[in-house]
Amino acid sequence: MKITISKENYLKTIAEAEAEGETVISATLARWLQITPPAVTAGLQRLNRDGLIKVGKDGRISLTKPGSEIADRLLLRHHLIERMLTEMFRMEWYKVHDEAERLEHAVSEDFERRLLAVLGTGKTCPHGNSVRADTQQDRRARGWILLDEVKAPGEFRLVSVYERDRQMMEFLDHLHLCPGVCFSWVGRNYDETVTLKMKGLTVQLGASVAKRIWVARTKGGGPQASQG
Amino acid sequence: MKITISKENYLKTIAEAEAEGETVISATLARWLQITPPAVTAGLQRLNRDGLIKVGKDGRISLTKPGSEIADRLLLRHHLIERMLTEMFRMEWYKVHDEAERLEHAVSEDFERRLLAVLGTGKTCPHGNSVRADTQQDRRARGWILLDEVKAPGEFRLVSVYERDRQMMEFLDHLHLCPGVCFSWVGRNYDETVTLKMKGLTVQLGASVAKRIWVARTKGGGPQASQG
DNA sequence: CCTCTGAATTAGGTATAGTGAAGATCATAG
DNA sequence: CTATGATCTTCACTATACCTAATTCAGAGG
Repeated sequence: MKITISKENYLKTIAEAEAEGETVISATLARWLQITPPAVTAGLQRLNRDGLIKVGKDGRISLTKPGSEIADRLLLRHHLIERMLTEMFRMEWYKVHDEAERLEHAVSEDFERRLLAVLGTGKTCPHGNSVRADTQQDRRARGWILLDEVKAPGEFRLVSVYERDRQMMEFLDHLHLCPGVCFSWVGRNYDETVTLKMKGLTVQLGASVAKRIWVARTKGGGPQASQG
Repeated sequence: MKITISKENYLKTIAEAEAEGETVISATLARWLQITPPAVTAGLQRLNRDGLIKVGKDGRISLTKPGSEIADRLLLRHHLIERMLTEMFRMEWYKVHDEAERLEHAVSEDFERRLLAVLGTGKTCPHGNSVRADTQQDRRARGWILLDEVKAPGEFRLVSVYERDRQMMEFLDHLHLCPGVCFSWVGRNYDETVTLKMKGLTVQLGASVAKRIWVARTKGGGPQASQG
């Protein structure tokens, strides 16, 4: 059994899609990995042969214990490299994901331990995620909501951004909307945009982007203000 | 034209073998890359097709300008990653080569610039080489000689070690013979070993290893004491 | 001159990892 | 009950990158 970068990417993507609450079927992976369905069929066959995944008769894909160990290791390395790049090399927050995406496959156990020792486990990655890739549930449990779900005006902090869309991140960065920034939610408009105000700057943000940004209320309303 | 890790390794190895003064022919690459001659033939065909190498009618292989640019970039990245691992993560000197060997293929131009900015160009890598991979000539020009070439007793400093043999490096480390260490050369023995003395410790070192270690005289004799 | 050696290639085979085209399956909307 | 769309697979193909076995070729030594 030989692990390859391609296989590692399948395994990591299965874990990620699962954490995002997606139904993990062949078509999901084709979309996430940007490859054609026949390629996924063949890839899953190899992973299945190697005992890294299970495919239910409903087509649902899940990781076996060995498969999940590889995926977890990759997610950890991804997180650590992102933090190394921002904290030690001052790389812009919206660039580190792509860089980590390649480097994570080349990190040894030894280097991983040293990264962990130097960086610690306390901080989040530059997109707002903790060491273990956060699931939707993890985020809700912290009282975070999607920007698109906000119903009542108030003060918010941008706590996490969907990190797999470079263009979106660059778009947000141009608007000075980077993780950690505080703003006030003004209202929801007819065209499904939301209006945000931040130190003299007012922005209208489309729904497609607002659905991929997690915020935490800092003032005004309770954490329940989002429900309904 | 698509560059791959395999192709990058061919190009880097051509540059390295050249710097070590080897005759770069197909067989050399097979030996250095640890693959079979037919694999090299096929690989060189792909590199030739992509305009990255030239093959003389005598079989000598040389890099074109684009090929040499890729090789130089890899050598620089290799150097920088080795230094990052030792200087920023305190990884043992004999481990960093293998780690860099994988990571170098995943480093972007952007990350490379940041590595350069943080680490600077002054220092050598943990095996004693400067930013541009040193050729045999570069080392001789600095007055360095191979440990095997020493003829007269005196004090020396271990300045550079052949870094592509992990086992040899671990062997040397066990004898406390790491780059930078100082010792006195006592003599050459009948079995072609050399006897070294270093703070209460006396070592006999075989010729195969002594041929791969560069030293600089610190006391006793001139730089010419090596000639003969 | 012939043979042996080292170098290189050719031939044939494998595994990975993708593509496009076409067909099978299946739930559900009309 | 059929038609549509999504899903998945099969088929045929391509490219990379390795392998073994056998062959070719050139130069050196007997």
